[in-house]
Amino acid sequence: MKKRITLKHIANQFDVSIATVSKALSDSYEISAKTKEKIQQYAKEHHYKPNSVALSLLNKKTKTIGVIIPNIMNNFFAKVFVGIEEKATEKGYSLISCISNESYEKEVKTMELLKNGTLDGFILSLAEETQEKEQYQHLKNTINEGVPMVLFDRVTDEIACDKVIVDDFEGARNATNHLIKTGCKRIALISVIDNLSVGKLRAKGYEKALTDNNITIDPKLIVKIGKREDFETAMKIVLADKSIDGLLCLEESSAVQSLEIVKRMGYHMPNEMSIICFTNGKLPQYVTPRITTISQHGKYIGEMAAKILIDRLEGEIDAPFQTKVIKTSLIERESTKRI
Amino acid sequence: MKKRITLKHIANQFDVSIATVSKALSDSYEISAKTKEKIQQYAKEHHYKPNSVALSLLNKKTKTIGVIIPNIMNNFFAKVFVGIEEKATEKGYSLISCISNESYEKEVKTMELLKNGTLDGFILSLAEETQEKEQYQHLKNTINEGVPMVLFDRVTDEIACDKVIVDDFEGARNATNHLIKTGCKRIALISVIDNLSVGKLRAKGYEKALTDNNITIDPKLIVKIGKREDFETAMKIVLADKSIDGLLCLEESSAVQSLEIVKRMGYHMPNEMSIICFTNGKLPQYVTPRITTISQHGKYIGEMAAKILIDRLEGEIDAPFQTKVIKTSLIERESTKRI
DNA sequence: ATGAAAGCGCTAACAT
DNA sequence: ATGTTAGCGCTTTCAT
Repeated sequence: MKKRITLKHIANQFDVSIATVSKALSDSYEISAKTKEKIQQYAKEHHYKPNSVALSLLNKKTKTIGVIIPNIMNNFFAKVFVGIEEKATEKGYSLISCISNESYEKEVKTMELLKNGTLDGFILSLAEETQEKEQYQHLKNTINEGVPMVLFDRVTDEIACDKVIVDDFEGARNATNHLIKTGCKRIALISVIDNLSVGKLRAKGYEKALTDNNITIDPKLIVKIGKREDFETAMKIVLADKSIDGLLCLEESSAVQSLEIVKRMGYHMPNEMSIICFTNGKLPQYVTPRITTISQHGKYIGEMAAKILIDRLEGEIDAPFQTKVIKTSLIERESTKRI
Repeated sequence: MKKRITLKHIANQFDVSIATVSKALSDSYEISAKTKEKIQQYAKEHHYKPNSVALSLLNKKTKTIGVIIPNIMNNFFAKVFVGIEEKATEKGYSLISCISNESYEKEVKTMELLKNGTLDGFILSLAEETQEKEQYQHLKNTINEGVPMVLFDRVTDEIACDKVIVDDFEGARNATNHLIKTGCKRIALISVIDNLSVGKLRAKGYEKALTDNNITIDPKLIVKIGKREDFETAMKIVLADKSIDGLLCLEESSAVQSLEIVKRMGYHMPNEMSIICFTNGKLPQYVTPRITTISQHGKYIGEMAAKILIDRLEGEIDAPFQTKVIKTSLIERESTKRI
C-alpha cells in the first residue's frame, strides 16, 4: 500500500527544489534536459499525479459541476443526466451529483452545502415542492454570490440565469393537433403534474390546439389528478364519458395506467381511443399497443446544459443569459391512428 | 455579486489575526467572549463558509466518494444510486458520479482521473466489458494505492475489497422452484447477460433448482442471446418447442419482450405459460399480465455499500474485508400461477 | 486573550 | 539552470 507521491518526495529524491520538480514535470525550458528526463521518468515510475485539491485551491477552480436532479428514477431526468455526464467528461469536468427527491428542503440544503468552494457552477432542475412553494431565495443567493447556474426543464422566470427548456407548449400543441388530424373528436388532458411549470405549459399547448381547430374547451376534459388521489378511480369517472376518444397524458406512467384501464373497458385502440404521452421512456414502448410519445430529447438537453455552463465558466463571465428551447418530436406508434 | 468571504477578510475587518478569527469561529475558549461574538456575528451576516477545498488539503480528506455506475438508465442501478446518495448525504459525504457506459476504457480512465486526491474512496459496479475482458489491473492499482473501494453487484474474486452483492444464485433457484411448484414442467432460462458474473450465477441457481427437483437439465432450454442477435427471432425459435411452459428471464426487458411474443402466439397466461424475471422495475409492473419479479433491493444495496465504505473511511482502516450478500425477494404477480 | 509561524501540495514571479 | 519566496484558505502548535 504505497501512498500517493508528491513533488516534495521527488525533490528530496534528487536533492533539488520543489520548484525544479514542478517545472521539470511541466517540461519547462528553464530546466536542463537531463534533469527533466530523470525527474519525468521517476514521476512516471512512481505514478505521480498532481493533487487536484491543491490545484483547485491555487486556481480557485475545481473543474467540478454540481448537479441537482429531482428524481433519477424518472426516465427523462436519467437521460438528461447521461447527457450532462457525457459532455462534462468530454470537457474535463467532474460531476458532484445530488438528488433533491422533489423536496424543497433537500434542494436548499444541498445548494448551501455545495457552495463551499467545491464546485464551479450548478446545473439543476427545480424540485416539485420548490415549484409549488414558489420560493427561490436559495437560487437568488447562489446567483448573487456569483456562482454560475444553468436551470433546465423545471425553471422559473424569477431567476435570471441560463436555461435549457423543453418546448412543452409546442409539444402538447403538436400532439393535440395530431390527435385531431387523426380523427379524435373529444380529447381529454390527463395531468398528474399540474403543480409543475411544465405541466401548466403543456396544458396551455393543449388548449391552444383546440381553439386553433375551433373546438370548444371543455373543462370536464381537463383532468388534474393529485398525488394523493387514486388514479384509477379518477380515470374511471372521466371515462364514464363515452364520447372521449383521445387522451393526452402529460407523463408516461399515467399513460400506461390509462391504457390499462381503457383496454379493460373494452375499447379498441387506436380506433376507438387514442393515447399520446410525454416522455419517451421504455414504458410506452413495451406495452401493447405501443404508445405514441412526445420525446423531449433528454440527453441532448443535458449536453446543452453542460455546454452552456462550461462555456460560461471558461468564457466571458458576463455574456447575456440565454434560454435554449429544445423542440420536441412526436414518435408515432400504435396508440394513435395513421393520418 | 459579492464574492465569497474568507477568514482573512474578517481578520482585516477587525484588525486581528487570521488565527484569532479561526478560533473565534470554532468557539475556542482561548478567545474572549466579546471578540468571539462580534466575529461570529459578522461571519453570519456575511455568510461566511469555510472553503472546503482548503480544508480538504489540510485534512487530506475530501468527504467525497467516487461512484461509477455502468448504466444509469438501468432501473436496478438507478435504485442503487438512490441508496448511495441517501446514505452518503446522511453521513455528510458528497458523490462524484460517473457513468462507465459499460465500457472498460471509460471505467479505467475515470478511475485514473479521480484518483487525484478529490475523493476518499470508490463505490462501483464493473462495466460489462470489464467483466468480459477480465482485466482488473486498474482496480488492483487502486487498492494498492490505498484507496478504499466497495464493489457492488458485478464483482470479481480477483479483487480483495469490501463487496455488496445480490444473492443471484439463490434468487434464481427460488424463482425456478416457484415455477416448478406452481406446475411448470419445462422451464427455459432466457439470458441476455451471460457475459456478466451475475448472469452466470443466476444460471447456476436455475440449474440447481432443476436438479434438486430431479428434472434433467436440457441444454436447449438454456437460451443465451447475445447483444447483436435479434431477440425476437431467437425467442421464436426457442418457443417452437411447445412443451415449454415457463420462462425465467434474467433481466426485465427480455421478459417484457418475451411476454409480448408469447401473447401474440396465443398462449394463455399464466396457465399455459409462466414468466418470472429479475429486476423489479416499473416495466414488469405495467405490462399485462403484470410480471412476477425477483427484487434485488437495489436501494438497500446502495445504502449498504455507502455505509461500508464510510465505516472503513472513518473507522479502522485495516478491518477485514467483508462481502455482504443481500437476499432477493420474489414478488408474485399475474404472470405466475398461485400455489 | 491574541498572534506568529508552519504546513497541506502546488505554481509562478522573481532572484541567483 | 536552479532556487527562493509568496500565497491559495485553513488549522494548530507554540509563543507572548
